[in-house]
This record gives sequence, structure tokens and C-alpha cells, in this order.
Amino acid sequence: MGVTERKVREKAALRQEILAAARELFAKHGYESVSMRKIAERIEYSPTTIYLHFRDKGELLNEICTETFQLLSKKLAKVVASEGDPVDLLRRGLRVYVDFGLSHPNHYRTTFMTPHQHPPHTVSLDQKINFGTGGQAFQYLLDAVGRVMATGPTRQTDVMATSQALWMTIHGVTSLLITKELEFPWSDKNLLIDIAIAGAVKGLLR
Amino acid sequence: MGVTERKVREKAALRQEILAAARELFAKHGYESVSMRKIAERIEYSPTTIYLHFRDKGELLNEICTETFQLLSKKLAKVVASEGDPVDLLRRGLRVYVDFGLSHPNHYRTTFMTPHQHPPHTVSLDQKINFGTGGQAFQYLLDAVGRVMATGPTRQTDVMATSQALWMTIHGVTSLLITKELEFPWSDKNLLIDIAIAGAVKGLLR
DNA sequence: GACATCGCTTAACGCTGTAAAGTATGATGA
DNA sequence: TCATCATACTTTACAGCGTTAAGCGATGTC
Repeated sequence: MGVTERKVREKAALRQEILAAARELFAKHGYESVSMRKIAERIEYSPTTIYLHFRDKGELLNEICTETFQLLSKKLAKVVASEGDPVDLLRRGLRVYVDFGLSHPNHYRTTFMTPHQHPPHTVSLDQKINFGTGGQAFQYLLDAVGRVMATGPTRQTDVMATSQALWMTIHGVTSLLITKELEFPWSDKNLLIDIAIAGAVKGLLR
Repeated sequence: MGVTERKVREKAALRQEILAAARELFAKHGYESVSMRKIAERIEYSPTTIYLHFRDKGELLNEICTETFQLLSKKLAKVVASEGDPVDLLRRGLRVYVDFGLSHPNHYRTTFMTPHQHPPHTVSLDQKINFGTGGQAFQYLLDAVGRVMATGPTRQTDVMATSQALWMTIHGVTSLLITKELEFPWSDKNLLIDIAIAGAVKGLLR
């Protein structure tokens, strides 16, 4: 009886179709500018059909953000796997993070710049242990900082706090460039990113 | 004929009443959760009356943000006027900025964390010369960094770029603590702020 | 052939920001 | 003093939003 299997497949296919439409629209126009009705129109279904596959608009977003940040994790994994001294590796990882955010501004904004009051509908262990959506990426940061501290003397010895502070720093770079890209007369972006990263890493060392 | 003057006064009074209501509601519930109807209800006027005093919801917000950041400027002015070596002054100024953001999260969010596509309805000279709403505050940063560079050798000599990078850093601290206050298992906040600021300033010096 | 289930749609609710039209009040010019 | 006009405000309305409830046709089961 392959019928039920076919149906399962078709249902999954529509789910993917919805995700694809939402992904594209969110990325292009930003989360708030995209309505459920517009997503529905794009896939040529009625708006309510989406609710048969996703609890609400937020869940749709969450799914996409998770996807996107698995992509970030992959990029960071590459850096971690590559050669170089720990400090240099850390710097390169931070740079990858910033570049990633700048090339996925809408995803970045929705994941890290808007308060998800009840994010994946379970606030849960998973959230707190894995540090939410960007959790895997943060793990890489923890590792990188740990390795730097193991190599030579640093000003701080608290790996967790230092990693968090570093995250804050690069988040600032990323988010401010995203929101104020056009409104503020920035110096050369690459220079700014370099100064911020170099400064933060330098500040970490003794 | 004091009549027209009385009318002008009354009109200005209502304008202030609207601003007061909006200020309070925005600060308490956040910009997006506050509707024009709710503001109107609070002041016991019809919603459309607000439009006789402000072009739209965004202008209302803008007015309030400007106010708020004049308050920040005052606080920074105090720091600048106080005694201490330039590096310490810079650190203290940055700290004031972060604390200010954390104690006005909704204002901070709307000014620096949401894209104002057409902010005060004139994109204008003023915007570009004064760096927008937080412009005066940024001037203090420029001055502080300039003074540090004048005192001793620094890694960078570009005052503008360095100041911008510093701004990004403390913006990261502020904004991430605002959006992810509850969602992420932060280390001690004060420690984090200190690490980030100390690191950034240290990284600035040679 | 009756019944249930599934996948989807239509219609609706209560909310939003905002524009157009209407109304009352009070000053002004003849 | 009376008509006119401006001002300040309200009522009504529109188009859009996220979301829910009810309905409907096709398919699978007994």
C-alpha cells in the first residue's frame, strides 16, 4: 500500500514548498514585510493551508533561521578544521561570522536582533543547553577561545564570559552595519570590521 | 488679542500630552505593541487627532527618541567634564552608554536596532552631518578617542574609523543584552560589560 | 452504499495604520 | 447682528494583517 507513503511525501513536499517561498520572501523583503497571504499567493494555495503545516508565522521563521544557522555552523567548521595558530583561527572565525551576518541580513536580524518571546514554542532544556539557534556556532567560539587561552596567557581566564563578550563585540559590528548601513556615514566597512575584530582579540591577550 | 496665543498654547499642550502618553507606552510595552488607538484612548481623544499633531506613528517615535538621546548626551557631557586620564574617561563614557541603553531598552531598540527607512521624513544634511539621532553622543566618542590618541601611541591613527569600531563594540554589548536578556544564559552582566569595554579599549592601545 | 478522513478553501473576527468626510465651536467681516 | 469661514476634533471607512471556524469535495474503509 504505497498510497499513504505517497501522501506523506506529498505533504512533505508542500511543506518544503512553503518553506522555500517563505525563505525567499523573508530574505528579500524582511520578516515583517512578508504576510502569510503573500507567501500563500506565491505558492498558489490559500493562506490557511500554511497553518496546516506550521503553527504560526513565528514557527515558519524559526524553521528558516535554524536552517540558515546550520549553514553558518558549516562555514565555521571549515575554519576550525583549517590550519593556523589559535589566535589567527579565532580572528578568522569572527570574520566569517560577520560576513555571514552581512550576507544574510534578514535572517540575522530576525534571529539575533528581534526578541523571540516564545521561540520554538518550547523554551526547554534544548534552548538553554545549546544556547538557542546559533548554539552550535557559539560552541565553536567557546572552543576557539579555550584554545587561545590554553596556548598563552590572557587577561581573562573565564572562557565562557570572554566568549560571550567576544560574541557581543562581533554582534555589534554585524548588527549595526545591517541596520544603519545607509543611514550612517561609515568609514570603509572592511576597515571597521578589521579594527573591531583585531581590537577585540588584542584586548583578550595579556 | 490673546486669543490666538491661547490657542497656540493649547495646541502645544495637547501635543505634549500625546508625547507623554506615547513616551510612557512605548517605554513600557515597546513600539510595535502600542497602537495609535491605545495612545488615543490614554489621552481620551480620537485616534485621528494624533495625526493633526504628528505625520504618522514613526514621527511620534522619532520625537521621543530624540528627546531620550538628548538625555544620553547630558550624561556623557558630565563624564567628559569630569577629571581623569583620557583612557579612563573613554572607558567611563562607554560604560555610561551601555547602562543608558539597558535602562531605556525600548528607546534604544527603536533608535539603533530597527531600520528607520525614512527617519525624520527629511533624510537631509542634518542627518549626514550630525550622524542622526545619537549624533551628539557620537561626537563625544570622537573627542574622547581623539584625546586618547593625542596622549599616547595607539594601534590605529584613524580617529573616525576607530570611534566607529568602538561604537559597534558597545552597541553589540547593549543590544545583545537587550534582545537576548532572558533567552541566553549570560554570565554576570557587569563582568561581561567590563570585559568587552576593557578589551576594546585595551585593543585600541598599542 | 454509508461513513469517516484528509487536504484544502471560504468566510469571518478583531486588530492595525491612516485617509476622507462630517460636525461643532468660536472668531471675523459686513 | 448675522452670514461666513477657519479651526479642532470626531465619525466613518479602507485595505491590510495573523489567525480561527466552518464547510466542501475527493478519497479510503467497512
